Amino acid sequence: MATIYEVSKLAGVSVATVSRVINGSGRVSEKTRQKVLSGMRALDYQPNSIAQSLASNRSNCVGVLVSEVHGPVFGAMLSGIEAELRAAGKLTIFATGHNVEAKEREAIRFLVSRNCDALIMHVEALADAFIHQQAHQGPPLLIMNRVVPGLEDRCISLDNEHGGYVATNMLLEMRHRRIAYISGPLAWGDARARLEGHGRALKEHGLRLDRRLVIESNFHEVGGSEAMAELLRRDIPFSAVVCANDEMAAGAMDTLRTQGRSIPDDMSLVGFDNAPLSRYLYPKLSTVNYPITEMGRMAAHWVLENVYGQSGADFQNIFEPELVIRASAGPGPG
Amino acid sequence: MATIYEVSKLAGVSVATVSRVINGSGRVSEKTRQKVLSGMRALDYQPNSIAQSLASNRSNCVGVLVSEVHGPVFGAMLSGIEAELRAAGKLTIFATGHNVEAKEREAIRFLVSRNCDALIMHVEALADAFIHQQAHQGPPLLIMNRVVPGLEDRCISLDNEHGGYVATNMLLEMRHRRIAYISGPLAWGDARARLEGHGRALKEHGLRLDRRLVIESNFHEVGGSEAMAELLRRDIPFSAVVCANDEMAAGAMDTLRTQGRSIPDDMSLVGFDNAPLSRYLYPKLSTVNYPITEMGRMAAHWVLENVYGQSGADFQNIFEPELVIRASAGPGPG
DNA sequence: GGGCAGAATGAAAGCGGTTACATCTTACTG
DNA sequence: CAGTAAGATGTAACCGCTTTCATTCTGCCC
Repeated sequence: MATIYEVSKLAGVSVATVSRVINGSGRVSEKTRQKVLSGMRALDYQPNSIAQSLASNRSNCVGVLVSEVHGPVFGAMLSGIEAELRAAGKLTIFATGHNVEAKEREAIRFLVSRNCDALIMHVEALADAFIHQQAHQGPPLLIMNRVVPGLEDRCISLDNEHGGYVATNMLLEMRHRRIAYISGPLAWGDARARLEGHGRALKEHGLRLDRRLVIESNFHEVGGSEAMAELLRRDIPFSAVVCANDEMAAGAMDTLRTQGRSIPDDMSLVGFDNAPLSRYLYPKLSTVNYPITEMGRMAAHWVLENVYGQSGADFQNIFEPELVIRASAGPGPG
Repeated sequence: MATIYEVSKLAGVSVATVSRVINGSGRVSEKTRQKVLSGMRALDYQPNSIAQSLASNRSNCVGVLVSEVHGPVFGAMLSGIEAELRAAGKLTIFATGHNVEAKEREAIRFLVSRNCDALIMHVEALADAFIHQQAHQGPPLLIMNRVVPGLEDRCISLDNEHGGYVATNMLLEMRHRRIAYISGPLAWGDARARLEGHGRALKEHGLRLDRRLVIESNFHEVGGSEAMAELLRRDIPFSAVVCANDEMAAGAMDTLRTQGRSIPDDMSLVGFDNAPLSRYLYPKLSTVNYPITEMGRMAAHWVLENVYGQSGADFQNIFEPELVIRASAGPGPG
């Protein structure tokens, strides 16, 4: 690999000048610029990004911390982030935290040790306090899918409350009156907000949330399946169920089918996230879209603008979920 | 951030000695080792990985080139790779090529320009010739899901032929005799091999491949859906279909349902890949497992062993697919 | 033509490590 | 106890680039 030194020799200028044309910094006369450029071409010169990083104290890479790489949400988010960053010549590095606090901390250490210029994280296990600390001592931080008090302007999240609202509202408008709810872990803000939206929709329609029709589950398929079984066991009438994510809806659907209930005739079902699987279920799942790819793009934009000084579009903190109507929900018995 | 220099001063030794204890290289007396270690602890010293890379000419990162980050295959592969590499303190960087030759080339350039110590690629669009060239001039290369002649020992792939064989064989053993096949693009080696396996299974059962029951599609859901429609339109009797991947099977299933055929009573269906979606379809899809996560792990192992000199387990080039029996295939009419 | 401002360029000091080589200690050996 | 080889440590060059500051070059004005 050719070095800047060889280019400078070939072009008959100093390395400083070559550096200037590489970075477009400082002033270089057009004539020397051309000499340097042709020298670079002749040697197929490619700046050594490591050396650039060391000298400029900027790694041109941003770290992304996720729970898992696979799975519907994280892959899509990474995808959005990478697309934007790479278009700007920046590198995306990532690490997985598996939703375990110790691992998430270690992953942050790892990413920071690689000198990333910014950090985007989608984590559940870390406490707000730790995030605050990290925000004050490490590289600029962006938090996905979570609102950390005091760092609101660094959080990109979905209006989960509204999402819960529209899901339930749709069922209500279909004349369902007794609507069950399978929730995610209420320790997590997004799960709580979705449930609150559900409650608000009921209230606006003059109904009260029946605690016996709400089950706190775990966002997983098996959890949804068990929750559904438990709901049926309770023997309280209901004609529709809102699931706080699509995976649980898949589980719930399975249980319903096993018990011989037909969807949507006997029971309407709504999910949340609009994960790929929602299209594969039968009947296809009505759900609430979670624009995670766009949110990833937005995170990348923020970084490009605030860390790398590129001017960008307006920053949007909160994204609005939208209803995706498919076949799993039908008119209620009302 | 503390530097190695500060540590050396605090410990009363030279930077060389500090470097030695960091890397476990050279010989350092236990006494000074302890002095240095405690100095590092006192300053919360973290070596600057960029400086290390520049000085040692080793970036401790490996590049992964995929078509997309999301999607069942790539996410799972990345996941396997990252898990192994990170356990060894190595960084995984990636870029997407979107299955477009120019973009894949550019992505390679990008990854190589970040000085990665090895490159793992899962690409379709690049020609064998280019891969050969890259293998000879760039960092060590590993190729996933593809056998490049002359580079067989650098290719990690599935025994697709055998996969096609077992899928069809299962249907034959269920007494199906007329079996259709929806293939992926035959320009791709894996699609070809799967079809060959299908043919061999038929042959071994004394049957001939009926060309009219084979459709070349595109590995996508819509393609599978259209292919199924076309098969039905041809009005040639058949009681089962093998799809060269699960996505096409999902599409095919959709078409069958639309046309009022019941699965598996009227028609048996087998997919390929064991993608997450196969579990969500109804009825659940019988398919052939593609152990892509393990294959990613194996790739990481190879790199750890051959690039970073760590001793590892045996290298396995070819992985054997296994049948995953679920509900979408039943006894044939025979 | 001398003087001068501003533009263009170069010299050299880092950035924070690694490592070849030189030097100084030890611990044995005979 | 001198001689010596292995072990421990330090010195300094170097990795390939950025950037400050000094220097040189231009063109312009009086």
